[in-house]
Amino acid sequence: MQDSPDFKPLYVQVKDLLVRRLVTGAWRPGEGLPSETSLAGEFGVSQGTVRKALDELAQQNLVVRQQGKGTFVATHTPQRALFHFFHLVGDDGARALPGSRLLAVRAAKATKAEAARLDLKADAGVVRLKRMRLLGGREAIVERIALPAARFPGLEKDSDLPNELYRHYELVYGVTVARAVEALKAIAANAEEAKLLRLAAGAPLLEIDRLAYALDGHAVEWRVSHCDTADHHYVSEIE
Amino acid sequence: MQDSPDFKPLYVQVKDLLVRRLVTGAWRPGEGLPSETSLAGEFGVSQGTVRKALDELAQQNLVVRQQGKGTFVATHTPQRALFHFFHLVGDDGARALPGSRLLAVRAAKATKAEAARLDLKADAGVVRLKRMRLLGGREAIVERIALPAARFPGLEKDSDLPNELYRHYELVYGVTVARAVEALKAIAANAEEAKLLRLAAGAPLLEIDRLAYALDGHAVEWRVSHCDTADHHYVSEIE
DNA sequence: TAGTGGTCTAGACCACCAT
DNA sequence: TGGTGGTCTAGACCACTAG
Repeated sequence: MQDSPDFKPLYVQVKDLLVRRLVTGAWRPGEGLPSETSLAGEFGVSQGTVRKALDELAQQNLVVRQQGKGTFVATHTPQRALFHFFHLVGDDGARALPGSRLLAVRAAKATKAEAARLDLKADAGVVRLKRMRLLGGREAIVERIALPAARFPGLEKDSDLPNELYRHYELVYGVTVARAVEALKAIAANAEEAKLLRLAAGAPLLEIDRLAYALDGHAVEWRVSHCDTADHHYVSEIE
Repeated sequence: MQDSPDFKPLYVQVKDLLVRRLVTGAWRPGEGLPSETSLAGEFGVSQGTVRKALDELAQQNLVVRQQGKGTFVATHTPQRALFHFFHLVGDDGARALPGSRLLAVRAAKATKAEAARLDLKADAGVVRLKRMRLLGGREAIVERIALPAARFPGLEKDSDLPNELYRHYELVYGVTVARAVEALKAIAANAEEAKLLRLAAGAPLLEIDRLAYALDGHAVEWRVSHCDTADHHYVSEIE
C-alpha cells in the first residue's frame, strides 16, 4: 500500500473516516464522540493514531477536546461566532456581536453570479436575505445573503430569523459552516446604502464578500457586507 | 513540579528553550537545527518530546521541517512574503508581489502615536519610510512605515532599500518578523494620495494598518498602507 | 472511584535525501 | 549507505471530571 500513488498515513485515513461521519451527522453538534480507546479498537489502530487524527480535527475546529470529559463535535456558540467568524472590532478594542434588523427575505431563481459562487445549476433556487446590522446600537452594516434553496427548504417562510444565522443553519437545517473565505475591498456607498447608514453618498465602506463552506466542502452561503468603518476595524492576525 | 502554579509540560519547556535560542540568533535564518535525537540527548528528554516541540514551532512558521534533510530556521523567502504576509490579490485571482518606489526616508523623533504603537519611550528615535507600491505595473498603494531606530541603526542612510523589506530586516539587522496584526478600514483618499494613485479625491481606499512583531515578541514595524482596491481585494481565510 | 484526554517514553519501521 | 524526519505502536503515569 505504501507504494500506491495515493498512499495516506493511517492517521489521515482515520481522520477522513471521522470527517465522513461528522458530515453525515452520525453525531450531532455538541454531542460527544466515543473515547480514543474505543475508536482505536473500532478502527483497529493504536490510541496514538486516533489521537493524532483527533488533534488535527481539533486544530481545524471541527471537534473540541476537554480533558477529563471527552471529545465533542464543534458547535456554533455565540462565543465562537464572536471570536471566530466576526472580525469587526471597535477602535477601542471592544468586541460585540452586531444586532440585526431583517429588511427582506425572498425565494428566487439564482442569478448567474449566485449560481457561480454557490456552485449551482443555472435555474436553481436561492433564498435572498437583506439585513441591517447594528454595532453598539448604531446602523453600521448592510448585509446581503444568498443561500441555496435546496439546503435550506422553506427558510424564506421562517418568520423570525435569529441574529446568529450559523447557529440557526446548524440547529434547523443540519448545515454546519466549517470554513469561510472573505474578500475585502473599499467601495463607495450608493444612494440606498448611504441612506440606510446615514452617511453621505459616496462615503467609503468596507465590503466583506464572504463565501461560507459546510463540513462537506460545498459552498452554502454567499454573504456581502457593506460596513461603515468609521469607528470599527476588521482584524486580521498573521500567524 | 506538577503542583507549582506555573507548571509547564516538558515539551513546552523544550519549545521555550528552542525559541530563546532562535531569538538570540544561535542559528541563522535558513540554517539547520541539530537533529531531533541530538536535541533529545542534549535536553535529556525523549525524541518524541523534542518532536512535539519542533512540530509546534513548525506550525508557527518559526522552523521548516523537511523529511530526510532536517529542521531549518524559517526565513523570509519571496514565496513566504507573497503567500504569508501579503494578502492583496487580483480580482482575477492572480497573486504578485508589488513593486516599490521609495518616496522618502528620514530619521526623526517618535510621535506620540509611533511611540505608543511601537512601545517606545517618548523621545526615542524612529526611521520613517514612504513608498509607492505598484500592482501589475500600476500605482496602487501608498505606504508609510515607522521603525524603531535602535533596532535598525543607519537604515535611513541605506541608499537603495529593496522591495522586500522583511528579508532585508533579517539579513542586515538580524530582525526576524514572526507575526503581525492588521487592522483594516475603508477610508477616503486625501488630495495627496489621490494624486499619487491617479484617483479622484475622496475615492475609497482600503487602509491596512499593520503592526509587525519580531521573534522576541516586540513590535518592530508599524506600517500603514492605503490601497486602491478597484482591481484587487484582500483575502482572509477563516479556519 | 472510574473514565477521559494530556503528557512522556522507548522502540520500531518507513520514506526521503545526500554521498 | 547512513542520517534525517514521518509514522505507528504500546505502555505508563498524570490531571481533570463526574458520579
